[in-house]
Amino acid sequence: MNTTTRRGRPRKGDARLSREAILTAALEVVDADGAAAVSMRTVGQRLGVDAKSLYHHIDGKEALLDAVAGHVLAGIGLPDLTGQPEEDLRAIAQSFRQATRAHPQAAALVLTRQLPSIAALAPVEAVLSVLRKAGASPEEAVHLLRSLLAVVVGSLLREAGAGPAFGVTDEAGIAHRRAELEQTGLPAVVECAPYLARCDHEAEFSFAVDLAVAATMQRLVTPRR
Amino acid sequence: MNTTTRRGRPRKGDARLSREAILTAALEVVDADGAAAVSMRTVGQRLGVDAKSLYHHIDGKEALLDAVAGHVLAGIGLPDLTGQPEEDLRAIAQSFRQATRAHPQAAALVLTRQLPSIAALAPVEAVLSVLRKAGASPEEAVHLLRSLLAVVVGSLLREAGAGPAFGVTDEAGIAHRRAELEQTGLPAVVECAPYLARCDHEAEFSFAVDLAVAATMQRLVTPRR
DNA sequence: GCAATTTAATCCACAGTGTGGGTTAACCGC
DNA sequence: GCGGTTAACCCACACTGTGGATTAAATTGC
Repeated sequence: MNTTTRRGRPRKGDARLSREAILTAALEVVDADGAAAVSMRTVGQRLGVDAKSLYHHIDGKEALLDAVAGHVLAGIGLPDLTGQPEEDLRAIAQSFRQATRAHPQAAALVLTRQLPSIAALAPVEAVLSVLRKAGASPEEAVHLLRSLLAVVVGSLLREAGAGPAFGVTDEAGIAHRRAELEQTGLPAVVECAPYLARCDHEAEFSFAVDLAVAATMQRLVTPRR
Repeated sequence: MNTTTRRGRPRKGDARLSREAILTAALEVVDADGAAAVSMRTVGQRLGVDAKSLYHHIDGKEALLDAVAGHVLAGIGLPDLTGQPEEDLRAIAQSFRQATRAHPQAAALVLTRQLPSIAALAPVEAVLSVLRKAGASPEEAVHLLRSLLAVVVGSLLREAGAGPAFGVTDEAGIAHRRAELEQTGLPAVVECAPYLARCDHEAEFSFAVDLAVAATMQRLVTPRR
């Protein structure tokens, strides 16, 4: 037992702490117990280390969460581009979804923070490059990028359970929700209740992305007036 | 001074507390100092009341924040519908934006919470009704509703400073951000840097909504295969 | 008009949070 | 070998949400 409770600088090989190790530990906490369970103490505990020690590597809790979000986003695996703009845009969007699905509890974190700007510009580059090759001006490419990003973020936020949703996924809850909707008396809501009550996130994501990509291509063919 | 520190039930006219009063006070805190500044104590303080007293009217902090979000969303002023689907959908989206802009600090709250479901179904009814009248099936209307909602939420989240953004609004920061972008070496990013560095939220919101609405109408004219 | 009940506030207490400051011991350059 | 830097430690503080017991006014029932 060399390190039950030691003070002072650890021996050379002992490096228990590093920015990387902290990020990994924090992500483990998030995956296991949700983002709310992250505290300097819980993360420190997982590393067998005092909470304050983390401050030597990270600026504070906010910075830690930002870094975790960046870490997750960095794990995005961009697809090989085919040269078919529609297909490529869809594929990039899907890979974005995969990155958040790999850590469902961290999804809200990624979608909800202003990322340390420059981190994770790779997907941005990919989208812009596809749009430019498809004939968009630089200005238009940026507008379209932001529109696509809004669709992706909005959809994934709902999937992460952190955004306005009007449906559920588990069979048990659907009937209940549907009954609720039907007794609102709002005509269109009642009419659509069977579909409003249920929400298949994968299908909805694909639908929204397809719609956005189709609109994008349309706009590139018939330039803005 | 009858009530510097009084115990027991207050006199009749004294009703300092009520669900409504608490929500208003909480919203004032949010507007003044941001959502992070909301605590049972700060809200209580603003009402000249002990923190615990709030628990007689509200279930806890989470419920309080949910209620505040619902309160803001309830303040949405839906437009008079014209019968022109495109125009009406755009108008509803804009009124959604106005509701969040009335309380910028609360925007993230509204966009980020699962609202107590049934509250604020009025906008949903409005959108579904427009889509149905424009010829969508109930199922398709729901898909389109969710797509539009994703665009709106994603865009407003960025505007609220709580989502991935790659641009800033203040003239001072733009040049700096642009320089950062230009030295990434990513070709498309460099090419688009002037537009990527700047972000006019109103223009971006309108662009994204227009795009989504156009795609929606397109889909309704040429039904899905 | 008086007693019993309900209600809405108070205070005390607790475990848990982020973080500032001071202490201690191992490493590194001289 | 020796001073300085570094990276860990512990103590401490001002907060947070919330459970439980207390207290006094309002309301209700006879």
